[in-house]
Amino acid sequence: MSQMQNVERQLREMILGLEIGPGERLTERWIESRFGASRTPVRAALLRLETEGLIGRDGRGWTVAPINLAELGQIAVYREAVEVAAVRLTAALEDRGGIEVIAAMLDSCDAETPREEWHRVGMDFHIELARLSGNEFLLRAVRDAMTRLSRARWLEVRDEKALGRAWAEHHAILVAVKAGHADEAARLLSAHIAGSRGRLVTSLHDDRRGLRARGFAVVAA
Amino acid sequence: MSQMQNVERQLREMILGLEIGPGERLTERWIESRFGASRTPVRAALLRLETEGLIGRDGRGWTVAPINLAELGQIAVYREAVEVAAVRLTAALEDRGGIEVIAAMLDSCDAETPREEWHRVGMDFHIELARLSGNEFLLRAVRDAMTRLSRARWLEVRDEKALGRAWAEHHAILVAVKAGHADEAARLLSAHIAGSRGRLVTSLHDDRRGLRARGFAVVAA
DNA sequence: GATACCAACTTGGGATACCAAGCCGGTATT
DNA sequence: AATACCGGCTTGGTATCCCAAGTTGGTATC
Repeated sequence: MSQMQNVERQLREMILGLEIGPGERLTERWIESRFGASRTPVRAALLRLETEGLIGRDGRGWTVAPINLAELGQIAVYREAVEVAAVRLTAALEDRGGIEVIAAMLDSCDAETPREEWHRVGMDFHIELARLSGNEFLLRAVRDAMTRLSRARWLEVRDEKALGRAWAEHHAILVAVKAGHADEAARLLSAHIAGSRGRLVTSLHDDRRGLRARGFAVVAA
Repeated sequence: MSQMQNVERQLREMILGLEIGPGERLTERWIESRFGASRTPVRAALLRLETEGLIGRDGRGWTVAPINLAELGQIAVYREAVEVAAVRLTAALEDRGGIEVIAAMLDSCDAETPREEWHRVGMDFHIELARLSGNEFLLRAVRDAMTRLSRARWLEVRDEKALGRAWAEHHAILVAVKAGHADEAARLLSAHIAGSRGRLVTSLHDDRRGLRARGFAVVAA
């Protein structure tokens, strides 16, 4: 694999994995030495990550995007629009065979599953559901939204009850889609996203002091 | 302004203005000499334009994105999802003062207005309407969709009657939004987008022979 | 002690040199 | 004449160098 994609992938994982904290400064020279690449692939990676919203410019210089509570709310509205559209499309398709695969993915998580896996599957559920619609743009939009939400979801204080509720909602959505009940699927999905947004923003808002203590920049709503 | 943004802007305008045809090959060296910049800003511009979908990689090398009829249909579905969501948000806002500005923008076009201006205003209508929602992500999505549609709309064979109909629909949507009638605005906007998609795809499909004769790559649906 | 000023360093933007891979044309062989 | 092979050229990928601007730390002056 080329250095370019390598740097981009590794840097993205460090940011999404909070190994580099929200709000932290990045210098091209540091990345260069950290990954053993030269500045050209480093700059290519930075440009890409900028369009993903994971990093931004801080005057002269680069900064890891802070956790922005107002932005999280806006993303939820955006998600709802595109995910509901995707699920309505899917419910109207003849071939909805991919649903079983998604259900199996959900069921692969149990009490022994590590937190990371729950986190990843919780995002992939929405991405794969959007993929079934066959619309590349809706898929891209959902993937982009989930990427931007990823760090916040990682920081969210989630209890097992909330996680179980989320999984039940996921399953209910799949059942409705499989049955071709577009309106019900849309309603369930909207409620799921709205609930998710509420819990997410509330959790981070309540804990923003703790987050700042960890050196994470948090922009209030 | 920095060379980087300069090259990006000029190259984007050349592509959107069809000065460089869909499907045409691009070499970094040609861009370099054409704009008097070195390869560093050229590559930055190419990376950005790639994420906008205006150019793509062709194995080793860059290519201006072809006109893709299947993609146009998918974009229409995507547009409808985000634009309807935006207009529903706007209709529910207290402050809908920006509507008059948009209406004035529409009214600035008359029989003497050059085609370019109609083209630009026809896109800006949708972008500015989305901006009123206050949601950055919906705005970005609409802007992105309109950018990807721009060349196709430019190639579309539009008669004055169709243009007049589109303007009337634009005005009707504004009236509904201003009155706070979210459902009606959503219905009108959906119909407008669906009709627009139909005319666009039909027009390009019928004329694809002529487009290919002009050296434009056209991917059939 | 406070402050104004200056030098050295850091940093991103840009330019250029080099490399490996692939494409293309020509040539030699059958 | 057809084809297989080979060498040069083009191209994107990478590394490195230079530059202007901004920051910082120290020092001299009041």
